[in-house]
Amino acid sequence: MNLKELAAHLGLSQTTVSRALNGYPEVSETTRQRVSHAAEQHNYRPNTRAKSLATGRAMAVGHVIPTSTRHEMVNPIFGDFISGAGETYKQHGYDMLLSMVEDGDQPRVYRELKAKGTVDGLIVHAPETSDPRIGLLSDLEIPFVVHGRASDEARPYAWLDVNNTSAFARATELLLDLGHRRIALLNGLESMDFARRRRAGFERALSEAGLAPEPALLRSAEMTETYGYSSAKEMLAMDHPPTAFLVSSLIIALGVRRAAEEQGLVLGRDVSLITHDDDLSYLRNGGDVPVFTATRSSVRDAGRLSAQMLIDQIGAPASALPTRLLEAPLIHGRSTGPCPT
Amino acid sequence: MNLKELAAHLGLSQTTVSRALNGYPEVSETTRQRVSHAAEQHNYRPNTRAKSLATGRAMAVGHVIPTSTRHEMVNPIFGDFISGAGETYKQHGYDMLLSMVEDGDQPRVYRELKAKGTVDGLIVHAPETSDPRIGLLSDLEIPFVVHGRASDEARPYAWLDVNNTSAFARATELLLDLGHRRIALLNGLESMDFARRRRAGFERALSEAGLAPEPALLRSAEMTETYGYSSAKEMLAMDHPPTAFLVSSLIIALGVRRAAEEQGLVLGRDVSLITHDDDLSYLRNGGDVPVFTATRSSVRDAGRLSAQMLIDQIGAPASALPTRLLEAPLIHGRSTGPCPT
DNA sequence: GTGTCACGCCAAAGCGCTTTGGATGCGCAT
DNA sequence: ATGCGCATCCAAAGCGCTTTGGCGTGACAC
Repeated sequence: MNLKELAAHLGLSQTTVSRALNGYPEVSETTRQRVSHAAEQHNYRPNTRAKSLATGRAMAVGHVIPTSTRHEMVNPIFGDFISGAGETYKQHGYDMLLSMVEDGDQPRVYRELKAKGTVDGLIVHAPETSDPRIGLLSDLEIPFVVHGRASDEARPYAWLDVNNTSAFARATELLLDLGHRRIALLNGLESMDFARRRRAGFERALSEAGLAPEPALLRSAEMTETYGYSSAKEMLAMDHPPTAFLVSSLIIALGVRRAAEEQGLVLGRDVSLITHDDDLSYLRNGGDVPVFTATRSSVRDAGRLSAQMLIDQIGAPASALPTRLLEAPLIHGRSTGPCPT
Repeated sequence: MNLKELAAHLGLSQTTVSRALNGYPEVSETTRQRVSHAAEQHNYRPNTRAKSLATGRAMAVGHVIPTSTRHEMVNPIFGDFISGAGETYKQHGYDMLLSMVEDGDQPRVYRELKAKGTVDGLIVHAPETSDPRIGLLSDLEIPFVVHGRASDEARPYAWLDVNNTSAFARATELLLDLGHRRIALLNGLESMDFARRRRAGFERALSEAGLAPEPALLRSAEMTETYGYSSAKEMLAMDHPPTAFLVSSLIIALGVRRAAEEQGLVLGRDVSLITHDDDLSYLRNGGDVPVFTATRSSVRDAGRLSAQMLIDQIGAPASALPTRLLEAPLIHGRSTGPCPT
């Protein structure tokens, strides 16, 4: 059933039917009723492609997922972010388009999305400290929101980020307050902007306490369980092992816990651990009582909010570029305790 | 730059330009060269919406992600599956559309996708044993491929699945061969078809060995680390604790390992563990030497293949409904060993 | 009665592409 | 010269929708 048929069926013009369904005032209330009732009955939905061709709006937003060949890992965060964003899109009638793109292809793909007109806007995932995508998208004049930031980008752009610096500073301060002095940082890849910022927060808190970070206790890698395990194992075997760990993801934390328990160390007593917790639906940090002390920020919420920002921007392209900094509160769990003497 | 402009620029008709770019024979080789060169230079891409309006093909496939409110977990498998599917789509020029849909809304959403014509086909995720979506989609006559199966569905449909039954039977047999008699099964939610089949495989192997499953050693729940931990902890505290665990996901396995190590038990010596391993990119089962003995099947490959099946089917709708059963080989890791006496 | 206006509706153009059904011109055989 | 066929190209219709501009009608004021 398409508009033409529906109109014919009702003995009305396409114009009137279209207007009736889209809430224009030039149509009497009685006909509107009649039309929407018939539409309902025949399960009529305007064809999306025809509609967007006519209106010039795709009613779709794109998510470009980088799948670099060097670290061909799908960001575990991704599912939850998407799920949050999807909720928002649904409310506003937007579709969500996904493209898996290899790093080198990024410019080409963005240009294509623009030229083909498949999307009205984009979400940029996993920005690096210096990320060429942002400049490119600005040039292309297509609305976009970055999940995270790119510190080296000079031009303004829309972003939503967690305050990684302050979160990790606060976490570090807690450990310092508990008397810890040898604190290890197991960070994500430091080409990623968020990792850079977390390290900055960590170092700031240390230096404010008059301490310097110790290179042997700093690591940066893809955030896997094995990474957490082997790093912690090695560090705990050092002459002066760290008494506390600050790590960038719950998955790393699982590895650290394993290494600790393997040595018979009890978390929160013999060794302390704070992790960042993205509040992933399939990797909960315990139930009511969190297992790990953590800086927590729901990535699902981030998805919801980013999507909203993007939709707002698509609606009012001229308006100022929105930015949003979410705080990640420190959640006290059972993995932290005073430094053993 | 659109077709009209490009044609004007070249002093040709839209027809000729369109034909030149789409490889039709009615155009001389010289003009074809000229056209494609100009298209390249002006970075021309046909507008997707206009194209699909004209051709009637959306060049997009939809993935409908169920987000039931009862278990509002985003399937951790999802990212990798999508990433595999995305590769295939890219090769064939298809876009990938995602919809997060609450369970109750499923029928409505499918009807809408059909009526709005946004997609040419669908992938159905996470089928339950009795899943109404399949019948609905068959009725709607829209091509689709199910990732998994729905045992109760009588009508034929296209699917790709892992041979869960045989995988779990073989895993059980290995444990039996190693002398284990008290084997616990920590399964996923048994409304899910895959979980049902795994249990069937487990029970088949037991009964072939003349054993009956012991209810106290069977559990079924959302597959989280905590679930694995607490279940294992409780079971290991029993009078006659299990000597081996068979679990449905690596995440559960992590929990079991924690419970075991907490009790000072060494995996592969004091207690054995086999897990199903979806080979997720962010949750690797060790490196070259797998940590856990596992039935392994790459969910990313499953995505790749499902997508291919769907595209084939969209291309030849009349052809027989394809089905594909992937075997999940048993990978020997360090988590299994002879039953301690 | 006539003019004015708001109201409710419609015909037709247009979005950017594909595709049908010719048109045109040229070489070649007749 | 004439006719035919082939190779190239084009005009125009159509995909399903929105939107512009306009058209008839009845109410109301004068």
